[in-house]
Amino acid sequence: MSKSVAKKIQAIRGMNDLLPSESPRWQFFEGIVRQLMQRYGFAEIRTPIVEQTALFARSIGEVTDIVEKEMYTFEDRNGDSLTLRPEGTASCVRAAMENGLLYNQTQRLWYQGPMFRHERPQKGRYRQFHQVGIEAYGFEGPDIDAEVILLSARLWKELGLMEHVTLELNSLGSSEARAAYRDKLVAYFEQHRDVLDEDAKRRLTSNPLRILDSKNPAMAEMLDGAPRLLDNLDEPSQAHFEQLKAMLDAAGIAYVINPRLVRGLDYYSRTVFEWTTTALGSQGTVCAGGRYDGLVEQLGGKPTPGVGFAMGVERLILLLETLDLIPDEAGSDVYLLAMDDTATVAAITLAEQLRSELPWLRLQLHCGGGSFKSRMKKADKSGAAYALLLGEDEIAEHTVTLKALRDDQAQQRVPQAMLAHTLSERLPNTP
RNA sequence: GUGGAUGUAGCUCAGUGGUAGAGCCCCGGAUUGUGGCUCCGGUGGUCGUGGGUUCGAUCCCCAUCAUCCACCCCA
Repeated sequence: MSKSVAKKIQAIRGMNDLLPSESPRWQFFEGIVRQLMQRYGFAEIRTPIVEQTALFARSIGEVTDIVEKEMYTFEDRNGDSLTLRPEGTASCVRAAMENGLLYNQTQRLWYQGPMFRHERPQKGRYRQFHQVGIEAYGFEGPDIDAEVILLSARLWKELGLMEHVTLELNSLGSSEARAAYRDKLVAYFEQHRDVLDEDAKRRLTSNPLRILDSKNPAMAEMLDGAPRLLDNLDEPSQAHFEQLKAMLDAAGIAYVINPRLVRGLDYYSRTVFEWTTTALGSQGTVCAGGRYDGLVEQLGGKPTPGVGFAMGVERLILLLETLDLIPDEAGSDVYLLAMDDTATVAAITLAEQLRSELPWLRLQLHCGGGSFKSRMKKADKSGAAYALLLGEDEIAEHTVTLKALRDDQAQQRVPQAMLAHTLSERLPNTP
């Protein structure tokens, strides 16, 4: 009998088990989401978790942090470079193109699933995390931008989060206008090179717009004086943005214009937005998205406008937990127990009979033996509203003892033939 | 990737240079067929892991892993 010296195998850093105590929260959230998507006419799409590396490199942008240092990339057995998806949009566009969903038509799609980024884990930031996202293809005007934002707003309302989140809004303009603005911005930064920090200097050539996003207080004053993207929009983007704002105003959705809002992925154009909260510490972005009119073409398709967002499920559930907004539900309606082992067969038979008669019933059958007392304890722990007790006497007279566990109703012997009827009357969630 | 804090029972945490304790949980009993409250008893720890200092380390030192916080990044 030697002690095991094998090294304990642990889960990968930043990748978490979802335990039975937490899964009801996820199911609560996912249920509301699924319903909402249907109500807004979005259809679910599921794509593989692994894609060719080039898909992400080309769509997200070669010089973004995600592509530069956060992707889980590995070689397939045949030498192909594959990557665990770091986000959902690229896969979605690829799948839509590949299956002809973009040919001469519009699409409203949503997806849900795990994403992978090799970042330093922290609360609200994990290496495997989950997103729910939507993507709409083929819509040119700002109405779909509004629709997408309104869908997210309704989700916050239904979850009770509306007072805890803020909508930040910006427009990046067309890619041409952005390029022109970029030159202007670089020129401005060059004049203030002495104020730029290391990171900013590096980005001057790679991604100067991201410098605007910096929280370095030493650069705050200089950034305040920088030319503003919103003042340099092209005419059509300007109009698009104004119309979107008017639509949101009409719908009663409050927003804050944030001229520094740039987003970390290169494919965005025109509308960008973020829903943020102050209740989660430094991981405050709970949902983010925007328009990516050039992406489909960039990936080899016909020019097709797109808008979408992605939200972080872990962060939202964390937020709901923090604010105590998740209703707790009992696991079972009824706990059926044989009083001793001689009654087990009768208990199994009765349980199956009830499950056939009442398909909605959540019935847990006691397994694992033990004293009568311990069986009763298990019944109590199960959270069930009622215990059904089956012993020698009940079997002899074809009854079962029905005992309320959560209130003072007197217990009674019910004929087995009447049991389904009685339970239907007693349990509140009867259809 | 950078800086900092923490790691003792399933959970929340005490504790000491001489190899450990509480509460909760779990199991059993007080109650031959009645849970929850109370009382009694019990199981359970190579003190994150690996080195080092020491007669002796859970405690001191180093490394490593994990979690948390900030930066960074982003969902």
